[in-house]
Order: sequence, then C-alpha cells, then structure tokens
Amino acid sequence: MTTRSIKNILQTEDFGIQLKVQGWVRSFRSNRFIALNDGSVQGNLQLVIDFTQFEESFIRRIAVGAAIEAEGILIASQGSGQTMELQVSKLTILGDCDPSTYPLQPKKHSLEFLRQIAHLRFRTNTFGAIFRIRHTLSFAIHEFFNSRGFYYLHTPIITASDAEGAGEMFQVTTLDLNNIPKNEDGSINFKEDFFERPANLTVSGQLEAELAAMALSKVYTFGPTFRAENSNTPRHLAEFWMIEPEVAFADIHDNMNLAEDLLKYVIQKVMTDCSDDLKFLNDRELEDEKQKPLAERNELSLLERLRFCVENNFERISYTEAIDILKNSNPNKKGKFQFPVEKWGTDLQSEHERYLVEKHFKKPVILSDYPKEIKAFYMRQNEDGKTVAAMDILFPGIGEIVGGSQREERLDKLESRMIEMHIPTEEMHWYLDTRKYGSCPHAGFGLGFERLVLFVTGMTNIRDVIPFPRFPGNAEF
RNA sequence: GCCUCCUUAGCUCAGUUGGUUAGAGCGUCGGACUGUUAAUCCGCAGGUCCUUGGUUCGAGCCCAAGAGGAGGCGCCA
Repeated sequence: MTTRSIKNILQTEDFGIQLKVQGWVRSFRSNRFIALNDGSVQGNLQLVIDFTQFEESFIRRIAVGAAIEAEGILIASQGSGQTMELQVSKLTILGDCDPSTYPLQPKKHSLEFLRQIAHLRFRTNTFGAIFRIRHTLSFAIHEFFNSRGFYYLHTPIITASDAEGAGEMFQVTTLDLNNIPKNEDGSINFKEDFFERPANLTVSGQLEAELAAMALSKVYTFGPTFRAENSNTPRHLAEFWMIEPEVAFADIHDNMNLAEDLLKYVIQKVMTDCSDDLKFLNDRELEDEKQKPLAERNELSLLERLRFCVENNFERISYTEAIDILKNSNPNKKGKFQFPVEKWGTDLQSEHERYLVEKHFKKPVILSDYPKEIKAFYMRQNEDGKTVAAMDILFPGIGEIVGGSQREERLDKLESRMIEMHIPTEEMHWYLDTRKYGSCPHAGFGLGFERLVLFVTGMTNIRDVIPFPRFPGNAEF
C-alpha cells in the first residue's frame, strides 16, 4: 500500500480506497477523531478510530504533536465539517509527544512566543502557510526569469572586495583571534589569513552579476546576503535572501517594467497556487485586526491588497515630483511630519515614503531619478547633471522592496564619480574593464526576498517569514 | 546606535491609593462522557510577580541599575 500525502488525498476524493497516511496529530477529540496534518497542505485529514479496539494506554499516546501512521478506508465523512475521513483499521505511533512538556497547544499562540521556539513553529497553521508560500514565491521567481531567457548566476558568498558600498560587512577569517599575527608597524598581517587578504561575506552580488550580464545578456542571482548593520526593526535581517537581475542593453524604464512584471507574476502565482494558505492568513489577519483600533486597521484585506497590486499599474514618479507632492501635502503644511519637507536634495524619510504609498497614491510607487549625492557610485548620471537613473519600488506597509538603477556604462563618467566618492579604482579594475571593453547600457535591481514574503503573507515582522532569523544579538538554532 | 512601551502560572492576561494566604481563561494531571470540529462537564495541582539593589512598619505595585521582548527612528532589501 502506498503512502499518500494529505494534499493528494484531499484533492482526489478516492472514496472506498484503502490507503496509508503519515503525519502529526493536531487534535484528538472524543477519543475518536484525530486531525492529522503532514504539512503538505493547510488542511487536516480526519482519522476516525474505534476506541473500543485499542488499549487505553495506547489511546493515551495519541497526543497533540505525536507522529503517527494510519491505514484504513477513505469514506465520505459521517459528520459535518469535512468532506471525507479515514476509517482507521491500523494505527502506529511513530514518535510520542509528551503533552505535559510540549509547548504547542491547540490554541492561539503569540508570534513573539513562537519566535522563541522557532524550531517547533513550523508545526503551526500560520507558519505552515508562510513557508509553503515562501517556497512558491521562490520557485515562481526562477520560473519567471527562466521563461524570459535569463540565466541563474551564482555569485560568491565570500568577497574580498570592500567596495560594494552597501553597508557594514561581516569579516571572514581563519586567524586565531587570541593571537593575531601583526606586521612590524602593528597592523594585522593578513598574509597569514586564509585568503591572504581581508575577506567578508557579500552584501550584494550586483557587481559580479554585471560582469556576467556583459556576456550572457540577461542574468539573475538569488542567494543569501549579509549585512552587519545594527538594525533593529521588523524589516531588517543580518542574513537575508536577495534577487538581483542584471540586463544588458536595458535602460531604467526596461528595468522598471521588469521589476513590476516580476512582482505581479509571482504574486499572481501565489494567489493561484496557494489559495488555501492565503485564505487562512487573510482570515487570521481579519481576526487579529478586530483587537485593534479602527485607525490602525488595514483599509483592504490581505487578499484585496494582493489583487489590487496585481490589477493596477504601479505609480511612477520622479524624486522631484515626489518632493513637490510632499511639500504641498497636508501633513507637511500642518507640521505633522517629524522631518518637514523643505528643500530638494535630501533623502526621503520613511514617514514620507509611507505618505506617498499609503495615503497619497494608495498603491505601489516607483520612485526614480534621485539626486546623485544620496545614491551609489555605479548609478548612471542623467543629462541634468544633478540626478542619477535610480529607481526604488515602495510597497504599502513594507517600504522599499526593490532598489535598482541603470548602471553608468561610460568609463570616464564612472571613473570620475568613483574618485569623487573615494572608491578605490585600482582595486576595482575588473569592474572598470567591462566599461573599457565593449561597454553597453545595462540595468538591474535588488529585490529583498523576505520583504516580498512579508507583503504576500501579510505578516508584519520579517523575523516571522524566514525559518531562523539572524539579527543583532541572535543567531539561535 | 537613539527613543518609547512591556516583562505576574506551561500559554494569553487581570491585579484597586503600597496593606493579610497573588487571580481568571486555556493547557497539563485525575475523573465522567463519546460523531467530535481549538469537543463538552466535574475536580486537583501549578508562582524566584525578569534580576539585583534601594525607599517603606509593609513592595507584584514606588525609585535606580541590569537582562530579555515589542514598536518607532536611522542604515537599507
């Protein structure tokens, strides 16, 4: 007899068939009904046992969390609440679960509590849904790029380049920290280190992806990224996953189109393939919001937000237009902003981004053409001499989900900008070579994967959408 | 890194102006019941009130420091 997943059983409705299932007990009622879940799907399969056929000591071992195997006949359910149930003829306990110490109960737990038992939280409905959706998003991203002729590129995790310019890095070393080899002048002798030079964990695969795009035309990376920033927010992690496409012969508008198409494709994919999980998370959020004051509730439900995002064009405006809107906005005039919007050239604060996305446009916004002073050295300088061809996509509740740009492909402009910004040109000879030999216009962006999962699941803390979050002071599990 | 708030039973939380023995729901454990839907009913047990120090005749409650958690800001994806 073949074992079948609960997902498969619930889909096929093969009544009258003898089959075998394995899973974990979610609840056991009336000494008769076992709700069995194997993680393949949100729903449970109801197992029905005749308790007169089993020893009382055996019945006691059917506890919440226990791993069991059951054989029986699938029949139309005799009770209401489910369409089918398995009439069990043989039951085996594969792994006991002591209810007096097992932390998960058949009741609602707070996300904060579950974060402390991240090794067990997969067993809850909420986290089952989150990680099935995370998987679906992940695969949809590969599907999207593959179907458009992109090549999946593995850029290095360890990098010796300290010029990526995207924040603090984690150093990688095999030196004995209790006995660090020194040069005569007292500085650290990195010749003794594994790579014979300082090395770090990557903060971005972009620069390497550009090199590949200069030959393969369309590439993307999808891998872990590390930032040693002391960021303590529900939107930041020290280790997160990022998607970074890089496209030759593309300008900033192609770049915006690509990002918008990608986001819509993967969100639509989850709406189609994970409807049960989304329904669960949607209802969970509605229930949760009943506790909140009206002003703090979402105007749209999770499902409505996703539909809205897929069905509407993202608003595209320039930084300059954004400043005008903000200057003339009610909160700015009434002094409601903590940071009043006054002059062109300063970076937008998150309260400003929130206003644009959540109040003014009420939809995803693509902001472009930022002042060059507040953006990275590799971004293409616009004709006005003041701005660069940068673009950020802002999502409601999440903030910046995508950051990208058309890259500076003109060698002289790139070099002078690097010198202005104190980027060591000698060390970056390999990057500059792409501008020296057969340079061409190209563009790309970085999409924060966990921020995407946040938006799609409606969760509000990024530590709840990655299995084992890493953040300052925490690397448990 | 800065600011605000929180920490009471396994979990979620009450706890009056500082006043005897710190409470509830759920869970656990014991019993009853058995076509249930986070089953239901009865009963028992369960506490370093985060830690340390201070004020006071007396501290879960007031003060200080520390630890842990959450949110806001900055950095960004």
